Amino acid sequence: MKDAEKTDSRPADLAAIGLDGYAPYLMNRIMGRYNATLRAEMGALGLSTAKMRALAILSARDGLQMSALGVYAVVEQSTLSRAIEGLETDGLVTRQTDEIDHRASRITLTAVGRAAFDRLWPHMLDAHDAMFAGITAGEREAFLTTLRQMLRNIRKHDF
Amino acid sequence: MKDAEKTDSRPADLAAIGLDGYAPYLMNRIMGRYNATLRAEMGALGLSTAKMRALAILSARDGLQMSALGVYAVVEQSTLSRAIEGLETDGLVTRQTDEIDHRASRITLTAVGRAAFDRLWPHMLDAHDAMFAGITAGEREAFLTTLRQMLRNIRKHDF
DNA sequence: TGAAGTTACTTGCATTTGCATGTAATTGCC
DNA sequence: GGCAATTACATGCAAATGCAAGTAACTTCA
Repeated sequence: MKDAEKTDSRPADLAAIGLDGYAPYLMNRIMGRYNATLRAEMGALGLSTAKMRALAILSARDGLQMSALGVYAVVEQSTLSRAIEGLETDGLVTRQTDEIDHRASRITLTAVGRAAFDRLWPHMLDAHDAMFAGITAGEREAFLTTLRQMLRNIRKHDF
Repeated sequence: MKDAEKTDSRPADLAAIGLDGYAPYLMNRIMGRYNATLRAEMGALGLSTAKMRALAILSARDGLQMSALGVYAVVEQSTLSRAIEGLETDGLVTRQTDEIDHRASRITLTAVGRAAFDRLWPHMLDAHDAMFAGITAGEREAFLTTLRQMLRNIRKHDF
């Protein structure tokens, strides 16, 4: 067995393991399609990727601060700041200064924002279901377990 | 059991399954960190995400056409066109008109481009290894198998 | 308590990106 | 053969993004 083929040594290059053997390549391709599909569908509603993600995260965890929302949504703070500004202008969220820490603001979905997410969610589910077609419940659970471990490995915050 | 908790019905919203139960959320967070880390390290070398990915794909599959390279690298055609233009200017790749189809060009790594990738690859490996820390060989293989199935599910091309 | 350091967010600015369109080459079809 | 449709890539332009710097509000600690 040649060095390049050993799984316990560092492969010499990408060719040694092949594109399909490199998880980040596969994940980028899958998420690239997922995000591009959603962006195309949401663009018609005037929602950028950052706005879409902010709505989605807030639908599950309302009242977050900008900094935490940025981590969850994987959006740079400056980008998120402008996205939230736009959502506030359009009446989808409200931004209230934190009672205790006056530097921070709490972002909250309005009824309009909630309705916007409710239109968005079926598209997200469709994209999800397309991805996981033909994958058994057991495989899905194992896959999620691995993903959660990976997130714990690479995240820089406690959430 | 409430409807929202059944795994075989469509969850009512993201809150019903939780962020950690929605694979695209986890994948976006993991790849967001992976890509941000590489971008920060490669920015010093004057490489954008698009350029970096083009080099990586070409290192494994040289002589691709722009269109195929764009699919593999998950980069829009127009973005890739400009990225390749820049790489050609810097002498990392060559662009030659296809002998048979004069509309297309074949992109090839130069020795300089190969050397650039060789400096890039250890960073990619480090990011990969950080992600998979503590995950067994068996889990990794199962994870890859699921990813390959997902890619087959969502891709629009035969590759 | 008050100056230095940190944190939360905003803003300026340059780069990157994506969409729409343009141009050239090829293919399909009558 | 020749015209319409398609494909491959380039480019104009506006929107989105990321980095760096700025401002305001805590925190820390001597």
